[in-house]
Amino acid sequence: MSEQATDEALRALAGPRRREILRLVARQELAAGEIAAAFDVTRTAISQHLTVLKNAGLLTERRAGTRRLYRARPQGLAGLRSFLDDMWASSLDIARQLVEAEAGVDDNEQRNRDTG
Amino acid sequence: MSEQATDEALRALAGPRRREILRLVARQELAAGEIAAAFDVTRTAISQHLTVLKNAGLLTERRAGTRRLYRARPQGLAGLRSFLDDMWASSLDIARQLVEAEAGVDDNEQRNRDTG
DNA sequence: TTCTATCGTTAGCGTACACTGACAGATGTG
DNA sequence: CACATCTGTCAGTGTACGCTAACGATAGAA
Repeated sequence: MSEQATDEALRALAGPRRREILRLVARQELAAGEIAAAFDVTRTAISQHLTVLKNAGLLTERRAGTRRLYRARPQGLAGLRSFLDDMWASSLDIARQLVEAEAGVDDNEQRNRDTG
Repeated sequence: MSEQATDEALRALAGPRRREILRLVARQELAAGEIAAAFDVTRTAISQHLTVLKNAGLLTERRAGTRRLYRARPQGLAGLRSFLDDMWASSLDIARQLVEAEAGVDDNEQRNRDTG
């Protein structure tokens, strides 16, 4: 997954409303109007959110007559998962290294006391 | 992890510069000035980014003399991982259900043809 | 204390974002 | 065809965000 795709996906997920939309279509395939009915904002706002989520690869659009059905797209989340996993592993590494470094300092102090 | 914590973490990660900072301190513990030296923006901007990341629980601050050392905080990413995992599992479910539904429709059409 | 180094905070500016209202396109119905 | 339904797009407005410059605070050295 490219860096720009991760950026777009994270920017899309930064909005609480877009996360609620995504949660909604993660379990059911819903039409734009049905999604909009679940919120207190205008249909226009929801439509714009759906566009952002679609461009970020986080959901899929399927046309059925005049209606447009949306559902979450697992592949769009896969890139973010690996992004978080990498960061998580790295930060665990540095945490472990710092603990060992402190233990090493303690050992040196002990040795200094022994040899002093 | 609370909903607000997830919101703050995602908002913090939405900025590309903050992600770069996080990547930097994911492998080494660095001082604020050292982090700022890695970018072309003002030290002030970096300081503000560090505050945002710290409030989001994504990094830890440790004071050593006049310097402040920062490093990534794995626990801050854990909540996001579970958030993504839930969403991922759900969207896989709905995808599978839709495939089965289409197969069911095909079966019905076949049976209709058989019985018609 | 005075000086220096390191760093955070505040005020202000420009831009991007979320939202609304009005309009336009596309698909079924009588 | 005319009409209603479902939906996306455009222009405008208020707010939040990222950045800079100036200032203030803290810790160590002379």
